Amino acid sequence: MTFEKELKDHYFHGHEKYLRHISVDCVIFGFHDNELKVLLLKAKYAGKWALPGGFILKDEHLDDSAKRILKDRTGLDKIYLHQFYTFSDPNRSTKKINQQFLRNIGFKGGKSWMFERFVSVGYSALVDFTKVKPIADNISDACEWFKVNEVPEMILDHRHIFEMALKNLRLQLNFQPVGFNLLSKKFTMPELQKLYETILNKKLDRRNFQRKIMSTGILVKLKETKKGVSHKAPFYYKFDLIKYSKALKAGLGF
Amino acid sequence: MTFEKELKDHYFHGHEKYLRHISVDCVIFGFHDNELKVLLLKAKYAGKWALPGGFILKDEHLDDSAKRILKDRTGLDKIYLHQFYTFSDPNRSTKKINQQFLRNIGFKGGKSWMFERFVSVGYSALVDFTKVKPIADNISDACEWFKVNEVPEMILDHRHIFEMALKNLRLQLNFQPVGFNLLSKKFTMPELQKLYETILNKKLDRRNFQRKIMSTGILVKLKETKKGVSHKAPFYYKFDLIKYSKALKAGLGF
DNA sequence: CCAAAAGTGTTTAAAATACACCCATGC
DNA sequence: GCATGGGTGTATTTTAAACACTTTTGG
Repeated sequence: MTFEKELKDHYFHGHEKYLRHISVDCVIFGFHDNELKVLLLKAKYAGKWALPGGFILKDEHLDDSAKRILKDRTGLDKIYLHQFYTFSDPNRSTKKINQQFLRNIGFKGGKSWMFERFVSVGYSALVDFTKVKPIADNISDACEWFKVNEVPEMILDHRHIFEMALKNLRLQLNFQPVGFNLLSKKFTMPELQKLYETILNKKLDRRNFQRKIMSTGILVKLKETKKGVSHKAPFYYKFDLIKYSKALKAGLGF
Repeated sequence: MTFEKELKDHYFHGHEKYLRHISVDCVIFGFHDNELKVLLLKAKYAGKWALPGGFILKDEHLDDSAKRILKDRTGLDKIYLHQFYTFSDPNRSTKKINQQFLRNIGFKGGKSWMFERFVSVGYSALVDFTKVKPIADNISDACEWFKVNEVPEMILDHRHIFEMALKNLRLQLNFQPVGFNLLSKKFTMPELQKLYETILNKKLDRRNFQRKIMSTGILVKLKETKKGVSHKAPFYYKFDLIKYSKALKAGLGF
Protein backbone atom coordinates (compact mmCIF):
# COMPACT_ATOMS: atom_id res chain seq x y z
CA MET A 1 0.00 0.00 0.00
CA THR A 2 1.24 3.49 -0.78
CA PHE A 3 1.55 6.05 2.00
CA GLU A 4 -1.49 7.99 0.80
CA LYS A 5 -3.60 4.89 0.54
CA GLU A 6 -2.53 3.72 3.95
CA LEU A 7 -3.46 7.05 5.42
CA LYS A 8 -6.81 7.23 3.72
CA ASP A 9 -7.50 3.77 5.02
CA HIS A 10 -6.57 4.87 8.53
CA TYR A 11 -8.83 7.91 8.42
CA PHE A 12 -11.86 6.25 6.91
CA HIS A 13 -11.58 2.65 8.13
CA GLY A 14 -9.42 2.85 11.22
CA HIS A 15 -12.45 2.71 13.48
CA GLU A 16 -13.05 -0.86 12.34
CA LYS A 17 -9.70 -1.81 13.82
CA TYR A 18 -9.30 0.58 16.77
CA LEU A 19 -11.47 1.76 19.65
CA ARG A 20 -13.05 5.14 19.02
CA HIS A 21 -12.38 8.10 21.29
CA ILE A 22 -9.39 6.56 23.05
CA SER A 23 -5.70 7.02 22.46
CA VAL A 24 -2.44 6.47 24.27
CA ASP A 25 0.37 9.01 24.58
CA CYS A 26 3.83 7.99 25.74
CA VAL A 27 6.38 10.12 27.52
CA ILE A 28 9.65 8.32 26.93
CA PHE A 29 12.43 9.28 29.32
CA GLY A 30 16.10 8.62 28.79
CA PHE A 31 19.27 9.71 30.59
CA HIS A 32 22.37 10.78 28.71
CA ASP A 33 25.30 13.16 29.28
CA ASN A 34 24.05 13.61 32.83
CA GLU A 35 20.76 15.00 31.52
CA LEU A 36 17.21 13.68 31.67
CA LYS A 37 15.74 13.61 28.18
CA VAL A 38 12.42 12.98 26.48
CA LEU A 39 11.82 11.48 23.04
CA LEU A 40 9.59 13.55 20.74
CA LEU A 41 8.29 13.32 17.20
CA LYS A 42 8.04 16.23 14.81
CA ALA A 43 4.56 16.19 13.33
CA LYS A 44 4.56 16.66 9.57
CA TYR A 45 3.12 19.98 8.37
CA ALA A 46 2.18 21.12 11.89
CA GLY A 47 5.82 21.93 12.47
CA LYS A 48 5.31 21.35 16.18
CA TRP A 49 6.52 18.43 18.19
CA ALA A 50 4.42 15.66 19.67
CA LEU A 51 4.55 12.77 22.10
CA PRO A 52 4.62 9.35 20.46
CA GLY A 53 1.07 8.11 20.57
CA GLY A 54 -1.33 5.72 19.00
CA PHE A 55 -4.60 3.90 19.09
CA ILE A 56 -6.00 0.87 20.84
CA LEU A 57 -6.79 -2.31 18.98
CA LYS A 58 -10.31 -3.55 19.65
CA ASP A 59 -9.08 -6.35 21.83
CA GLU A 60 -5.93 -4.89 23.32
CA HIS A 61 -4.95 -3.90 26.84
CA LEU A 62 -3.79 -0.28 26.96
CA ASP A 63 -0.48 -1.45 28.42
CA ASP A 64 0.01 -3.46 25.24
CA SER A 65 -0.91 -0.52 23.02
CA ALA A 66 1.74 1.52 24.77
CA LYS A 67 4.27 -1.28 24.40
CA ARG A 68 3.51 -1.53 20.70
CA ILE A 69 4.03 2.19 20.22
CA LEU A 70 7.27 2.14 22.18
CA LYS A 71 8.61 -0.78 20.22
CA ASP A 72 7.90 1.11 17.00
CA ARG A 73 9.59 4.33 18.13
CA THR A 74 12.58 2.93 20.00
CA GLY A 75 13.07 -0.58 18.66
CA LEU A 76 13.02 -1.84 22.23
CA ASP A 77 11.05 -4.69 23.73
CA LYS A 78 10.44 -5.13 27.43
CA ILE A 79 10.37 -1.46 28.24
CA TYR A 80 9.49 -0.31 31.72
CA LEU A 81 6.08 1.33 31.50
CA HIS A 82 3.86 3.15 33.93
CA GLN A 83 0.39 4.53 33.35
CA PHE A 84 0.17 7.92 35.08
CA TYR A 85 -2.98 9.80 34.10
CA THR A 86 -5.91 9.99 31.70
CA PHE A 87 -6.53 13.27 29.90
CA SER A 88 -10.10 14.01 28.99
CA ASP A 89 -10.56 17.71 28.41
CA PRO A 90 -13.31 17.80 25.75
CA ASN A 91 -11.40 20.64 24.07
CA ARG A 92 -8.31 18.52 23.46
CA SER A 93 -9.66 17.88 19.99
CA THR A 94 -7.48 16.57 17.22
CA LYS A 95 -10.11 17.56 14.68
CA LYS A 96 -8.40 20.66 13.30
CA ILE A 97 -5.00 19.04 13.21
CA ASN A 98 -6.29 15.96 11.44
CA GLN A 99 -8.34 17.93 8.91
CA GLN A 100 -5.32 20.09 8.16
CA PHE A 101 -3.23 16.98 7.81
CA LEU A 102 -5.64 15.40 5.35
CA ARG A 103 -5.80 18.58 3.26
CA ASN A 104 -2.02 18.71 3.14
CA ILE A 105 -1.82 15.30 1.56
CA GLY A 106 -4.57 16.14 -0.88
CA PHE A 107 -7.82 14.86 0.62
CA LYS A 108 -10.90 17.04 0.91
CA GLY A 109 -11.99 15.52 4.20
CA GLY A 110 -15.41 14.14 4.91
CA LYS A 111 -16.34 12.24 8.02
CA SER A 112 -13.70 10.41 10.03
CA TRP A 113 -13.37 8.88 13.48
CA MET A 114 -10.08 10.80 13.63
CA PHE A 115 -12.01 14.09 13.75
CA GLU A 116 -13.86 13.09 16.88
CA ARG A 117 -12.98 13.74 20.46
CA PHE A 118 -10.20 11.65 22.05
CA VAL A 119 -9.55 10.76 25.65
CA SER A 120 -5.87 9.99 25.99
CA VAL A 121 -4.22 7.73 28.52
CA GLY A 122 -0.74 8.84 29.46
CA TYR A 123 2.08 6.33 29.90
CA SER A 124 5.61 7.11 30.92
CA ALA A 125 8.46 4.90 29.84
CA LEU A 126 11.98 4.63 31.17
CA VAL A 127 14.58 3.45 28.70
CA ASP A 128 18.29 2.90 28.47
CA PHE A 129 19.30 5.79 26.24
CA THR A 130 22.26 3.95 24.81
CA LYS A 131 20.05 1.16 23.47
CA VAL A 132 17.52 3.33 21.66
CA LYS A 133 17.54 4.09 17.93
CA PRO A 134 14.85 6.78 17.50
CA ILE A 135 12.55 5.93 14.58
CA ALA A 136 10.09 8.47 13.16
CA ASP A 137 6.66 7.19 12.17
CA ASN A 138 5.03 7.87 8.82
CA ILE A 139 3.29 11.04 9.96
CA SER A 140 6.46 12.51 11.41
CA ASP A 141 9.56 14.13 9.95
CA ALA A 142 11.85 13.42 12.86
CA CYS A 143 12.25 11.63 16.15
CA GLU A 144 14.64 13.24 18.61
CA TRP A 145 15.68 13.48 22.23
CA PHE A 146 15.20 16.76 24.11
CA LYS A 147 16.47 17.80 27.49
CA VAL A 148 13.48 17.98 29.81
CA ASN A 149 14.25 21.62 30.57
CA GLU A 150 14.37 22.52 26.91
CA VAL A 151 11.33 20.92 25.32
CA PRO A 152 10.11 22.66 22.14
CA GLU A 153 6.57 23.83 21.43
CA MET A 154 4.20 20.88 21.29
CA ILE A 155 0.81 20.16 19.75
CA LEU A 156 -2.43 20.07 21.71
CA ASP A 157 -2.03 19.45 25.43
CA HIS A 158 1.15 17.40 24.97
CA ARG A 159 3.15 19.89 26.96
CA HIS A 160 0.74 19.39 29.83
CA ILE A 161 0.91 15.60 29.51
CA PHE A 162 4.69 15.76 29.51
CA GLU A 163 4.75 17.91 32.63
CA MET A 164 2.39 15.56 34.44
CA ALA A 165 4.67 12.66 33.54
CA LEU A 166 7.69 14.48 34.92
CA LYS A 167 5.87 15.36 38.12
CA ASN A 168 4.77 11.76 38.47
CA LEU A 169 8.31 10.53 37.88
CA ARG A 170 9.47 12.69 40.80
CA LEU A 171 6.79 11.29 43.06
CA GLN A 172 7.49 7.72 42.02
CA LEU A 173 11.27 7.90 42.29
CA ASN A 174 11.21 6.07 45.61
CA PHE A 175 8.78 3.38 44.53
CA GLN A 176 9.66 2.55 40.94
CA PRO A 177 12.93 1.12 39.63
CA VAL A 178 13.79 4.40 37.98
CA GLY A 179 17.55 4.08 38.24
CA PHE A 180 17.61 0.57 36.90
CA ASN A 181 15.58 1.44 33.83
CA LEU A 182 17.25 4.72 32.93
CA LEU A 183 20.84 3.65 33.39
CA SER A 184 22.94 1.03 31.68
CA LYS A 185 23.68 -2.28 33.39
CA LYS A 186 26.72 -0.79 35.08
CA PHE A 187 27.15 2.81 36.09
CA THR A 188 29.16 4.98 38.46
CA MET A 189 27.94 6.53 41.67
CA PRO A 190 28.21 10.09 40.32
CA GLU A 191 26.04 9.05 37.36
CA LEU A 192 23.36 7.68 39.64
CA GLN A 193 23.55 10.79 41.77
CA LYS A 194 23.20 13.05 38.73
CA LEU A 195 20.12 11.10 37.76
CA TYR A 196 18.57 11.68 41.15
CA GLU A 197 19.56 15.34 41.09
CA THR A 198 18.04 15.86 37.67
CA ILE A 199 14.76 14.20 38.53
CA LEU A 200 14.46 15.82 41.95
CA ASN A 201 15.80 19.08 40.54
CA LYS A 202 18.09 19.76 43.48
CA LYS A 203 21.70 19.23 44.49
CA LEU A 204 22.54 16.36 46.80
CA ASP A 205 25.59 15.95 48.97
CA ARG A 206 27.98 13.53 47.31
CA ARG A 207 29.06 11.78 50.52
CA ASN A 208 25.64 11.54 52.12
CA PHE A 209 24.14 10.27 48.89
CA GLN A 210 26.68 7.49 48.69
CA ARG A 211 26.10 6.46 52.30
CA LYS A 212 22.32 6.56 51.99
CA ILE A 213 22.12 4.59 48.79
CA MET A 214 24.62 2.01 49.98
CA SER A 215 22.75 1.59 53.27
CA THR A 216 19.70 0.41 51.29
CA GLY A 217 21.78 -2.45 49.95
CA ILE A 218 20.37 -2.11 46.44
CA LEU A 219 23.78 -1.69 44.81
CA VAL A 220 26.65 -4.04 44.24
CA LYS A 221 30.07 -2.46 43.89
CA LEU A 222 32.09 -3.92 41.02
CA LYS A 223 35.86 -4.31 40.89
CA GLU A 224 35.99 -2.42 37.63
CA THR A 225 36.56 1.33 37.45
CA LYS A 226 35.74 3.82 34.73
CA LYS A 227 38.64 4.36 32.32
CA GLY A 228 39.98 7.46 30.65
CA VAL A 229 38.96 10.10 33.13
CA SER A 230 41.43 12.77 34.19
CA HIS A 231 40.89 12.25 37.89
CA LYS A 232 40.47 9.37 40.31
CA ALA A 233 38.51 6.69 38.51
CA PRO A 234 35.06 6.00 39.94
CA PHE A 235 33.95 2.42 40.51
CA TYR A 236 31.17 0.86 38.57
CA TYR A 237 28.08 -0.41 40.36
CA LYS A 238 25.14 -2.56 39.36
CA PHE A 239 21.74 -3.11 40.96
CA ASP A 240 21.02 -6.05 43.23
CA LEU A 241 17.63 -6.67 41.70
CA ILE A 242 16.22 -8.73 44.54
CA LYS A 243 17.13 -6.22 47.21
CA TYR A 244 16.12 -3.37 44.91
CA SER A 245 12.60 -4.63 44.40
CA LYS A 246 12.22 -5.33 48.10
CA ALA A 247 13.47 -1.87 49.01
CA LEU A 248 11.09 -0.23 46.55
CA LYS A 249 8.08 -1.74 48.28
CA ALA A 250 8.98 0.20 51.41
CA GLY A 251 10.20 3.23 49.48
CA LEU A 252 13.76 4.47 49.18
CA GLY A 253 13.26 7.72 51.06
CA PHE A 254 14.62 10.42 48.71
CA MET B 1 -40.92 7.63 30.34
CA THR B 2 -41.41 4.29 32.05
CA PHE B 3 -38.46 2.45 33.50
CA GLU B 4 -38.46 -0.18 30.73
CA LYS B 5 -38.64 2.42 28.02
CA GLU B 6 -35.88 4.43 29.60
CA LEU B 7 -33.71 1.35 29.74
CA LYS B 8 -34.37 0.29 26.20
CA ASP B 9 -33.52 3.79 25.12
CA HIS B 10 -30.26 3.60 27.05
CA TYR B 11 -29.28 0.28 25.51
CA PHE B 12 -30.16 1.09 21.94
CA HIS B 13 -29.66 4.85 21.73
CA GLY B 14 -27.27 5.66 24.55
CA HIS B 15 -24.33 5.78 22.15
CA GLU B 16 -25.82 8.90 20.57
CA LYS B 17 -25.44 10.65 23.90
CA TYR B 18 -22.38 9.02 25.46
CA LEU B 19 -18.88 8.12 24.30
CA ARG B 20 -18.50 4.48 23.35
CA HIS B 21 -16.06 2.19 25.13
CA ILE B 22 -15.43 4.54 28.06
CA SER B 23 -16.91 4.55 31.52
CA VAL B 24 -16.12 5.97 34.93
CA ASP B 25 -16.17 4.05 38.20
CA CYS B 26 -16.13 5.80 41.56
CA VAL B 27 -14.76 4.52 44.83
CA ILE B 28 -16.49 6.67 47.44
CA PHE B 29 -14.79 6.67 50.84
CA GLY B 30 -16.38 7.79 54.09
CA PHE B 31 -15.32 7.63 57.72
CA HIS B 32 -17.75 6.70 60.49
CA ASP B 33 -17.59 4.99 63.90
CA ASN B 34 -13.81 5.08 63.59
CA GLU B 35 -13.99 2.94 60.45
CA LEU B 36 -13.12 3.67 56.84
CA LYS B 37 -16.06 2.77 54.61
CA VAL B 38 -16.90 2.51 50.94
CA LEU B 39 -20.25 3.14 49.27
CA LEU B 40 -21.53 0.32 47.05
CA LEU B 41 -24.59 -0.39 44.94
CA LYS B 42 -26.33 -3.74 44.75
CA ALA B 43 -26.83 -4.55 41.09
CA LYS B 44 -30.34 -5.77 40.30
CA TYR B 45 -30.56 -9.45 39.36
CA ALA B 46 -26.78 -9.97 39.49
CA GLY B 47 -27.04 -10.07 43.26
CA LYS B 48 -23.47 -8.82 43.52
CA TRP B 49 -22.36 -5.38 44.55
CA ALA B 50 -20.83 -2.75 42.31
CA LEU B 51 -19.02 0.55 42.40
CA PRO B 52 -21.14 3.53 41.38
CA GLY B 53 -20.28 4.19 37.78
CA GLY B 54 -21.54 5.80 34.64
CA PHE B 55 -20.87 7.03 31.16
CA ILE B 56 -19.33 10.09 29.60
CA LEU B 57 -21.40 12.66 27.76
CA LYS B 58 -20.05 13.41 24.31
CA ASP B 59 -18.74 16.79 25.39
CA GLU B 60 -17.94 16.19 29.03
CA HIS B 61 -14.68 16.12 30.99
CA LEU B 62 -14.28 12.83 32.88
CA ASP B 63 -13.96 14.79 36.11
CA ASP B 64 -17.43 16.15 35.43
CA SER B 65 -18.83 12.70 34.65
CA ALA B 66 -17.55 11.52 38.00
CA LYS B 67 -19.02 14.55 39.75
CA ARG B 68 -22.38 13.90 38.12
CA ILE B 69 -22.37 10.28 39.28
CA LEU B 70 -21.37 11.25 42.81
CA LYS B 71 -24.05 13.89 43.03
CA ASP B 72 -26.62 11.30 42.00
CA ARG B 73 -25.48 8.70 44.54
CA THR B 74 -24.73 10.91 47.52
CA GLY B 75 -26.69 14.10 46.96
CA LEU B 76 -23.46 16.04 47.47
CA ASP B 77 -21.99 18.81 45.37
CA LYS B 78 -18.38 19.90 45.54
CA ILE B 79 -17.00 16.50 46.41
CA TYR B 80 -13.27 15.96 46.60
CA LEU B 81 -12.31 13.79 43.65
CA HIS B 82 -9.13 12.18 42.46
CA GLN B 83 -8.53 10.17 39.31
CA PHE B 84 -6.30 7.24 40.21
CA TYR B 85 -6.10 4.70 37.38
CA THR B 86 -7.57 3.56 34.08
CA PHE B 87 -8.60 -0.08 33.74
CA SER B 88 -8.38 -1.55 30.29
CA ASP B 89 -8.23 -5.31 30.49
CA PRO B 90 -10.01 -6.39 27.28
CA ASN B 91 -11.65 -9.17 29.30
CA ARG B 92 -13.41 -6.77 31.65
CA SER B 93 -16.44 -7.04 29.42
CA THR B 94 -19.86 -6.01 30.60
CA LYS B 95 -21.42 -7.91 27.72
CA LYS B 96 -22.69 -10.92 29.65
CA ILE B 97 -23.94 -8.84 32.54
CA ASN B 98 -25.76 -6.45 30.28
CA GLN B 99 -27.29 -9.18 28.15
CA GLN B 100 -28.48 -10.95 31.28
CA PHE B 101 -29.88 -7.69 32.57
CA LEU B 102 -31.83 -7.07 29.38
CA ARG B 103 -33.25 -10.59 29.41
CA ASN B 104 -34.35 -10.16 32.98
CA ILE B 105 -36.45 -7.16 32.12
CA GLY B 106 -37.91 -8.90 29.11
CA PHE B 107 -35.82 -7.90 26.10
CA LYS B 108 -34.36 -10.42 23.70
CA GLY B 109 -31.22 -8.42 23.08
CA GLY B 110 -29.84 -7.45 19.70
CA LYS B 111 -26.96 -5.14 19.13
CA SER B 112 -26.07 -2.54 21.74
CA TRP B 113 -23.11 -0.30 22.55
CA MET B 114 -23.53 -1.62 26.10
CA PHE B 115 -22.37 -5.08 24.97
CA GLU B 116 -19.06 -3.76 23.75
CA ARG B 117 -15.80 -3.51 25.55
CA PHE B 118 -15.36 -0.72 28.11
CA VAL B 119 -12.25 0.98 29.37
CA SER B 120 -13.02 2.39 32.80
CA VAL B 121 -11.41 5.36 34.47
CA GLY B 122 -11.26 5.04 38.25
CA TYR B 123 -11.99 7.99 40.51
CA SER B 124 -11.81 8.02 44.26
CA ALA B 125 -13.96 10.38 46.27
CA LEU B 126 -13.65 11.46 49.88
CA VAL B 127 -16.88 12.51 51.52
CA ASP B 128 -18.17 13.61 54.90
CA PHE B 129 -20.09 10.50 55.95
CA THR B 130 -22.54 12.47 58.05
CA LYS B 131 -23.68 14.54 55.08
CA VAL B 132 -24.39 11.64 52.70
CA LYS B 133 -27.80 10.13 52.02
CA PRO B 134 -27.09 7.03 49.92
CA ILE B 135 -29.38 6.87 46.89
CA ALA B 136 -29.69 3.74 44.72
CA ASP B 137 -29.94 4.23 40.98
CA ASN B 138 -32.55 2.63 38.79
CA ILE B 139 -30.52 -0.46 38.03
CA SER B 140 -29.75 -1.08 41.69
CA ASP B 141 -31.69 -2.46 44.63
CA ALA B 142 -29.65 -0.83 47.35
CA CYS B 143 -26.90 1.64 48.13
CA GLU B 144 -24.96 1.00 51.30
CA TRP B 145 -21.74 1.66 53.17
CA PHE B 146 -19.29 -1.19 53.82
CA LYS B 147 -16.25 -1.29 56.03
CA VAL B 148 -13.22 -1.47 53.75
CA ASN B 149 -12.11 -4.70 55.41
CA GLU B 150 -15.50 -6.31 54.88
CA VAL B 151 -16.46 -5.57 51.29
CA PRO B 152 -18.87 -8.09 49.73
CA GLU B 153 -18.42 -9.93 46.44
CA MET B 154 -18.40 -7.49 43.57
CA ILE B 155 -19.09 -7.65 39.84
CA LEU B 156 -16.39 -7.69 37.16
CA ASP B 157 -13.06 -6.24 38.27
CA HIS B 158 -14.66 -3.87 40.77
CA ARG B 159 -12.88 -5.52 43.63
CA HIS B 160 -9.60 -4.84 41.90
CA ILE B 161 -10.57 -1.23 41.22
CA PHE B 162 -11.54 -0.78 44.85
CA GLU B 163 -8.24 -2.18 46.05
CA MET B 164 -6.26 0.07 43.75
CA ALA B 165 -8.20 3.04 45.12
CA LEU B 166 -7.39 2.05 48.69
CA LYS B 167 -3.73 1.58 47.86
CA ASN B 168 -3.68 4.94 46.16
CA LEU B 169 -5.37 6.56 49.14
CA ARG B 170 -2.55 5.28 51.35
CA LEU B 171 0.09 6.67 49.03
CA GLN B 172 -1.66 10.00 48.71
CA LEU B 173 -2.35 10.49 52.40
CA ASN B 174 0.52 12.93 52.73
CA PHE B 175 -0.29 14.89 49.61
CA GLN B 176 -4.06 15.12 49.46
CA PRO B 177 -6.39 16.76 51.98
CA VAL B 178 -7.67 13.37 53.09
CA GLY B 179 -8.47 14.36 56.67
CA PHE B 180 -10.33 17.48 55.66
CA ASN B 181 -12.58 15.68 53.25
CA LEU B 182 -13.35 12.60 55.29
CA LEU B 183 -14.03 14.31 58.61
CA SER B 184 -16.63 16.85 59.66
CA LYS B 185 -15.70 20.52 60.06
CA LYS B 186 -14.65 19.92 63.65
CA PHE B 187 -13.23 16.72 65.04
CA THR B 188 -11.17 15.45 67.94
CA MET B 189 -7.53 14.41 67.85
CA PRO B 190 -8.34 10.73 68.55
CA GLU B 191 -10.74 10.76 65.60
CA LEU B 192 -8.08 12.12 63.29
CA GLN B 193 -5.61 9.59 64.62
CA LYS B 194 -8.06 6.71 64.06
CA LEU B 195 -8.48 7.91 60.50
CA TYR B 196 -4.75 7.80 59.92
CA GLU B 197 -4.50 4.43 61.61
CA THR B 198 -7.28 2.97 59.49
CA ILE B 199 -5.85 4.21 56.23
CA LEU B 200 -2.26 3.30 57.05
CA ASN B 201 -3.43 0.08 58.67
CA LYS B 202 -1.13 0.40 61.69
CA LYS B 203 -1.23 1.71 65.24
CA LEU B 204 0.31 5.09 65.95
CA ASP B 205 1.53 6.44 69.27
CA ARG B 206 -1.05 8.85 70.64
CA ARG B 207 1.46 11.34 72.03
CA ASN B 208 3.84 11.32 69.10
CA PHE B 209 0.93 11.65 66.69
CA GLN B 210 -0.35 14.72 68.47
CA ARG B 211 3.07 16.36 68.52
CA LYS B 212 3.79 15.59 64.90
CA ILE B 213 0.48 16.78 63.54
CA MET B 214 0.52 19.95 65.66
CA SER B 215 4.07 20.72 64.53
CA THR B 216 2.82 20.95 60.95
CA GLY B 217 0.54 23.80 62.00
CA ILE B 218 -2.36 22.48 59.92
CA LEU B 219 -4.75 22.30 62.89
CA VAL B 220 -6.42 24.94 65.00
CA LYS B 221 -7.42 23.88 68.51
CA LEU B 222 -10.90 25.04 69.45
CA LYS B 223 -12.07 26.02 72.95
CA GLU B 224 -14.92 23.53 72.71
CA THR B 225 -14.64 19.96 74.01
CA LYS B 226 -16.61 16.88 73.14
CA LYS B 227 -19.58 16.36 75.50
CA GLY B 228 -21.03 13.24 77.06
CA VAL B 229 -17.97 11.02 77.20
CA SER B 230 -17.23 9.16 80.42
CA HIS B 231 -13.62 10.25 80.55
CA LYS B 232 -11.63 13.39 80.05
CA ALA B 233 -13.27 15.31 77.22
CA PRO B 234 -11.12 15.71 74.10
CA PHE B 235 -10.87 19.11 72.46
CA TYR B 236 -12.24 19.77 69.02
CA TYR B 237 -9.92 20.87 66.23
CA LYS B 238 -10.44 22.26 62.76
CA PHE B 239 -8.10 22.55 59.78
CA ASP B 240 -6.22 25.72 58.99
CA LEU B 241 -6.87 25.44 55.28
CA ILE B 242 -4.15 27.81 54.16
CA LYS B 243 -1.43 26.09 56.16
CA TYR B 244 -2.91 22.68 55.28
CA SER B 245 -2.66 23.22 51.55
CA LYS B 246 0.85 24.62 51.89
CA ALA B 247 1.93 21.64 54.01
CA LEU B 248 0.45 19.16 51.52
CA LYS B 249 2.67 20.50 48.74
CA ALA B 250 5.70 19.43 50.72
CA GLY B 251 4.02 16.29 52.09
CA LEU B 252 3.00 15.61 55.66
CA GLY B 253 5.43 12.79 56.27
CA PHE B 254 3.31 9.94 57.62
C1' DC C 1 -13.89 6.42 93.93
C1' DC C 2 -12.92 3.96 89.92
C1' DA C 3 -12.46 2.96 85.02
C1' DA C 4 -11.54 4.99 80.70
C1' DA C 5 -9.35 7.82 77.82
C1' DA C 6 -7.17 12.52 77.11
C1' DG C 7 -3.45 16.03 78.13
C1' DT C 8 1.40 16.89 78.69
C1' DG C 9 6.81 16.12 78.98
C1' DT C 10 11.28 13.78 79.00
C1' DT C 11 14.68 10.57 77.60
C1' DT C 12 16.81 7.89 74.00
C1' DA C 13 17.83 6.27 69.51
C1' DA C 14 18.17 6.99 64.71
C1' DA C 15 18.58 9.61 60.63
C1' DA C 16 19.81 13.58 58.03
C1' DT C 17 23.07 17.18 57.42
C1' DA C 18 27.35 19.53 57.29
C1' DC C 19 31.86 19.43 56.70
C1' DA C 20 37.52 17.99 55.74
C1' DC C 21 41.08 15.36 54.27
C1' DC C 22 43.36 12.21 51.22
C1' DC C 23 43.75 9.78 46.59
C1' DA C 24 44.18 8.65 41.64
C1' DT C 25 44.44 10.23 36.87
C1' DG C 26 45.40 12.95 32.46
C1' DC C 27 47.40 16.77 30.72
C1' DG D 1 52.80 19.05 39.57
C1' DC D 2 48.37 20.55 39.50
C1' DA D 3 43.56 20.66 38.50
C1' DT D 4 39.66 17.74 38.70
C1' DG D 5 36.65 14.95 40.76
C1' DG D 6 36.26 10.41 43.67
C1' DG D 7 36.78 7.77 48.09
C1' DT D 8 36.15 7.76 53.02
C1' DG D 9 35.13 9.38 58.14
C1' DT D 10 33.35 12.16 61.92
C1' DA D 11 30.86 15.68 64.56
C1' DT D 12 26.38 18.01 64.91
C1' DT D 13 21.68 18.80 64.43
C1' DT D 14 17.19 17.30 63.65
C1' DT D 15 13.62 14.11 63.85
C1' DA D 16 11.35 9.93 65.35
C1' DA D 17 10.33 6.52 68.87
C1' DA D 18 9.60 4.91 73.44
C1' DC D 19 7.71 5.64 77.55
C1' DA D 20 4.96 7.61 82.56
C1' DC D 21 2.44 10.38 85.13
C1' DT D 22 -1.48 13.52 85.77
C1' DT D 23 -6.27 15.14 84.61
C1' DT D 24 -11.18 15.03 83.68
C1' DT D 25 -15.63 12.86 83.29
C1' DG D 26 -19.74 9.58 83.88
C1' DG D 27 -21.46 6.02 86.43
